[in-house]
Amino acid sequence: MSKKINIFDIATRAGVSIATVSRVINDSPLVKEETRQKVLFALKETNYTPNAIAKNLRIERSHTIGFISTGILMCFYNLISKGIEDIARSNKYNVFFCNSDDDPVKEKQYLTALSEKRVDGIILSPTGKNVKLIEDILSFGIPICLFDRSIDELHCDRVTVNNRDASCKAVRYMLDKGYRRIGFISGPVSRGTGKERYDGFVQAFRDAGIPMTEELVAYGNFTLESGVKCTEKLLSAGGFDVLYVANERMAVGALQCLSDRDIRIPRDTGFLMWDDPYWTTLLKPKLSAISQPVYTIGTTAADLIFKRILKGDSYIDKDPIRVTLDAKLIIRESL
Amino acid sequence: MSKKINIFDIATRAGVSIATVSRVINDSPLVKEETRQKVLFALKETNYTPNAIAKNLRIERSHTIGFISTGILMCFYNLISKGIEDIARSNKYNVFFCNSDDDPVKEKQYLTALSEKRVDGIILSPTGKNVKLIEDILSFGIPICLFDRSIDELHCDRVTVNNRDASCKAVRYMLDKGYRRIGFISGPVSRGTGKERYDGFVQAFRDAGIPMTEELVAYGNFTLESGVKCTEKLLSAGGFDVLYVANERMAVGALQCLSDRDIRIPRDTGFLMWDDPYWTTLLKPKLSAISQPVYTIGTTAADLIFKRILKGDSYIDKDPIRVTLDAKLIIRESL
DNA sequence: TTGAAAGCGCTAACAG
DNA sequence: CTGTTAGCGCTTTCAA
Repeated sequence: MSKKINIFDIATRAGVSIATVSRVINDSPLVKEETRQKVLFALKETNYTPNAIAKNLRIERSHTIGFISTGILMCFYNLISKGIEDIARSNKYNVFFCNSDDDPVKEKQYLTALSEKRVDGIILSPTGKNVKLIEDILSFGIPICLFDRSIDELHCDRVTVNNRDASCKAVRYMLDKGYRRIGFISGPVSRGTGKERYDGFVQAFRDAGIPMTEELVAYGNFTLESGVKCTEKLLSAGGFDVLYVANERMAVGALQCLSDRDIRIPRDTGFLMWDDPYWTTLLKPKLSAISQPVYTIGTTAADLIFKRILKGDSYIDKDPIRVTLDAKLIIRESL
Repeated sequence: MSKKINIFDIATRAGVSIATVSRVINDSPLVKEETRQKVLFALKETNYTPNAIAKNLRIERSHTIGFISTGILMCFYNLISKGIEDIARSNKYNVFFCNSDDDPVKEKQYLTALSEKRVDGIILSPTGKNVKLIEDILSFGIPICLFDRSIDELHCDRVTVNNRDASCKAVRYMLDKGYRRIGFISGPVSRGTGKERYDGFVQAFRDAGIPMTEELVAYGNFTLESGVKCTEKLLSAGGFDVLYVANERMAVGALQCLSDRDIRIPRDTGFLMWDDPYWTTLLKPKLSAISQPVYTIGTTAADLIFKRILKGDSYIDKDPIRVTLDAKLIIRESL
């Protein structure tokens, strides 16, 4: 590999100073056209590639943001990523995509790496731990925008979905339809989206004045495996006439389980799931689902981050902005 | 935001030189334990965050690689990404995930940005254009590993799948089963995976000594929409007794189209698709598919890149390594 | 309109 | 074992 060309080499070739080369590269207007041409020529001739690392060190800005999701495998994150990527691109930013796998240790490693790399902002779906570290990063001057899940004590931007409300409406819909044995595969209810969706479930029963059967709720952890297990549990607990699942991964597990036992939808049970991956309409019957505005979640989070980044330090202490988006119930054929 | 703490501040606090601080941070063995403790103390006290940008500038290595895929939306890329991320993490690297959308203009922008940011390597699914630029980057000293698609004239590592062979075997299987009107939704055949899968298709007929019907192949461009269109075309061209689709996106389109017209699998037609997203087993019947070792593609590409990165410049000129992985036919119920 | 020079924060000889 | 110092490649006053 040949010695890399730098701004000094260009300056020498063009017979100007490095300051002038820098000006040309950065489209400064205060360069005589003639001089500019000389520099441009030297630039082409050598196909010089500016060193962004040096530049970033100097201007103290990396033109990079970080994105930490809790699981790269979920379709759910694909469109969020795309939203973020699109907004970043339009701002001439690159993004570090990281995946914590919902593991606080990995999350910590990535948060640390990202702040050492001096990203200009971080979009994060938090595991719920590392709160102190996140606060440190914030006070270090790096804006953070939470999405999907949120952490109450954290004083930062966030974009979430009205989980509780959407869940409540969905359950009410089922109740209105006459379903009574609603089997619910819930996420963990200690906090976060799992809790909110659960709360909505409970609320709907309360609103309707119908007693809720505790045996009809099974608590999973949002993984495919737990979807299978919970379905089995509900089945052996007397079954249900509709199955309501709190996220996509568990829904896949549930669907597999039902299929293995030849329990048909909608003949033997209704079905409703959170998240609406593109394959829901490929199944027969087409699956009803609670659809989150995934692409918008991504673009919104990115917009919030760029608002902070572009406004500079003066904006850092501004109050957090909290955006709540609507998830909506899409009725197809499974219910 | 408070003034950032740097290595100099730590040195002052600990009453040592910046060189010593640097040594402690980098776990150099030649520091007296007592001194190390003093520095460590100052480090904790301030929660200092090393500036990786400055470090990278100095050591001329960014501990970052770039990944450019041609479409973030495909399930196909999810596991590839995961493979890359896993390997990168184990090497303490971060990765810029970029998405060209198969657009040469975006690809060019990203390639340029990545080389300016001095990534230590790039994993790329090429659009096929920008060959000159890719060569420049290579000769600039940044290793590149192509995956999925390859470009013959490029002298660099690549990991691909035996598209032609797998396609040929799959078609032979169908022929052996007695299918004769095999409708084929092909990708573009000018080059790349599209061409290879098409070639395999042709070959199988030739091997079997069975004449191939040109009206039974429709040429799409790997998008969902083209999957729909091609299916319609084949249907109006007299139909087929099995439908063979060259990638996932087009398969989704085809499936939607068949479903809309109430053409059932396998009652009315057989079905075989390239790629094996996790939902294939959720459908009834379970879909037969040609499965690519996606996770392995990711880890292999990343391993190749890290081999070059870690061996340093001396390795740069070594001959390209070309890995070909097997895609395998998985027979389920649709065929 | 241009150039000289001072760093950005860090690492790595080199000298002690 | 520790400190001094010279850069890495770039931007940005400040002067000319």
